[in-house]
Order: sequence, then structure tokens, then C-alpha cells
Amino acid sequence: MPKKPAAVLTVGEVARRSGIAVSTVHFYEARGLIEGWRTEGNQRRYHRAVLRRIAIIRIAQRAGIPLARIREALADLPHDHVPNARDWQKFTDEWRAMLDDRITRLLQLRDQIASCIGCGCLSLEDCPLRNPDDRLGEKGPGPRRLELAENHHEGT
Amino acid sequence: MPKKPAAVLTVGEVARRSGIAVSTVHFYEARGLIEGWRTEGNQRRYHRAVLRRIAIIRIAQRAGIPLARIREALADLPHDHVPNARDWQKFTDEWRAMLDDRITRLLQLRDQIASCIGCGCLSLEDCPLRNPDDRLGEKGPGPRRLELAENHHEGT
DNA sequence: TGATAACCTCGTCAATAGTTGAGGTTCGAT
DNA sequence: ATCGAACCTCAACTATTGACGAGGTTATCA
Repeated sequence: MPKKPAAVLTVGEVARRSGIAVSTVHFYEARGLIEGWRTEGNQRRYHRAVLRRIAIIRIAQRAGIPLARIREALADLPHDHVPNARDWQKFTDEWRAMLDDRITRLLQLRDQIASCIGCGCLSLEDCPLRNPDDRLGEKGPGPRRLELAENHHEGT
Repeated sequence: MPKKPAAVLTVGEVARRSGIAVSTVHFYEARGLIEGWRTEGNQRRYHRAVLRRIAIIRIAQRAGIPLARIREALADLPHDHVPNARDWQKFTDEWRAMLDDRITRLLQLRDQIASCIGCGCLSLEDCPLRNPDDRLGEKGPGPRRLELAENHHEGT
């Protein structure tokens, strides 16, 4: 193969090698998920480490994590070089915690539904699944308290 | 209590009792998630069974399931009366399958990440997490194959 | 030195899940 | 009968996550 894998990538190369569209590369950069520099002629250039970042981003998205939060998590990973073991460790720790959290909540949901089948919860009057919202509802109009329980991220 | 729980509800009552905004009730109706009838004067009326539907909708959303799919699942539940045991059973079976599916995929993801920490996958050349996308990317541009693996719902 | 492939910005569009507001109608209580 | 609360429709706007095209510039190959 004449083409040696370049350490510096153009947008097009990033797109091709990461499997995302060029527009998406732009988009991710605009959102601060990835970062590179520009040539004299204003064209984007990226360190190959960006490929890993993008891989991580896609993984995270598969888990349903919004870009904004992915960005926060990625803040620990360097843009300009392939992460070393420590970078990576720190990152994955947080990451796994996020996933665990999601999984836990999903499991709860599933098990609660299961118990609802068994408990004849058709009356729905004291169903553990329904109540969190209903209590709120009964209490009056008030501001919409969306159950975004997942937004409980304070700094580390 | 002077107010007996009405069997027929106005939008406002639905909103108050279910904890969602009136505009959201409208929205759900427009999307076919709930259903009612109109008075002479064109105002919405709902059977109280709608409260259960809405409760279910919110539960499903907590699990990250898009409204379109919730609607499909809810198609098995009657709009006009509180579901009986059979309705409910049928529904929850499908439901649980969906949740299980999501949980499974999330677990896979988590475990793969864990294994990546251990396996020194920093080289990232054969990381099981990265490859699905990368293989695609390497093969050429082609149409964007978004990994919405969750869209694999054919009819029952 | 061109040609043309790849790149640039910026604006628009799509789908999801709603919220808000304008302008007008109906309901229910007095 | 009248008043105000609740309701109606419709359009526009929010945010997220991008895709896509127009019009113009840069890089690279021969």
C-alpha cells in the first residue's frame, strides 16, 4: 500500500475513516466534541486521535447519551494525542458510571412493570410506576417538572 | 369529598390528573397516542382510561422509547375502557421485550467498554466497540447507515 | 498551469417532543 | 344573561442531531 496512514487528517479523511458524514464532523467540531486546527487556506486538519474520539461519541450515542453530556465526559480526553492509559481510565470510569445508572433505571422500570402484572395493579391507584407523576399532577398545575432524572450531574 | 371522580374527563382534568400540560394532551392526541371524542361545542372529552395510557406513555419515555413506537405498542390497548387482564398482559409482554432488548444492548456496551479497559484496546485497531462503524467507514462513502439498531420492529 | 476534487461558510430542512401565543368559542356559575 | 375560566385551532418557536445544497476557495495531480 502506497498510502501510509497519515497522522494528520483532513475532514474528508476523518469522515471516511470514522464512518460519519463530513457535515457531521463539522457539526461535532461546532459543538466542541472534537477539535483540530486550520491550514493557511482555512481548511480543517485533525490529529488522528480524533478518530478515537468519534468512535467514543458514536458508542455513547448508541447508549442514548446526548451530545452535550458526551462532550462533558470527553473533556478529560486530550484532543491532540492518543490518550494514554490514565486518560483512558479516568474517562471510562465516569463513562461506566453513566451507563450503570441508565441500566439500573431501565431494570427498575422493567421489574416494576413485571410486578404490576402480578400485583393486579390494573387499578393503578397505587402503582409504583405511575405515582411519581400522578402525585405531582394531583397537587396542582405548577411548573412542568419533567422527570429528567438523568440531569443530576454536578461536577466531579 | 363532594367531587366524585368523573368517568369522563376534559382536557384540563386529564392534564391535571396525569401531570402533563394541556398542550401535551393535544399533542398526544394529534399523534394518535390517545383518543377521545368531542362535545357538541367541539371540546375534547376522554374516558378515564386515558390516564392509564398517559401513565404508560410517560413510563415508556423514561425508558427512552420514542413516541412513534410507544404508539405502536399502545395500539393493543383499548381507548374506551380500562384494559382488562388480557389486554394488559398482551401489552406488557411486548413491552417487557422492548425493555429487555434495550437493557441487553446497554449491558453489552458497558461490558465491552470494561473489556476495552482491560485489553489494552488503546490501540483501537480491533476494538469490538469501534469496529462496527469503522468497517463501514473504511469501505467507502455510501449512504449514511445510521446505527438505529432499535428500529428493527417488524409487525408481530 | 490548469482542471477538478475537496474544502469553506451559511442557510435551510428534517424529525422528535413539545411550549407559547394570538384570536376566537364554549361552559358553567351566579 | 353575562362574565370569566376553560376550551378551540393554528402557527411559530424551542432544542437536539444532524443532512444537504448554493456559491465560493484551496489543494493537488498531471
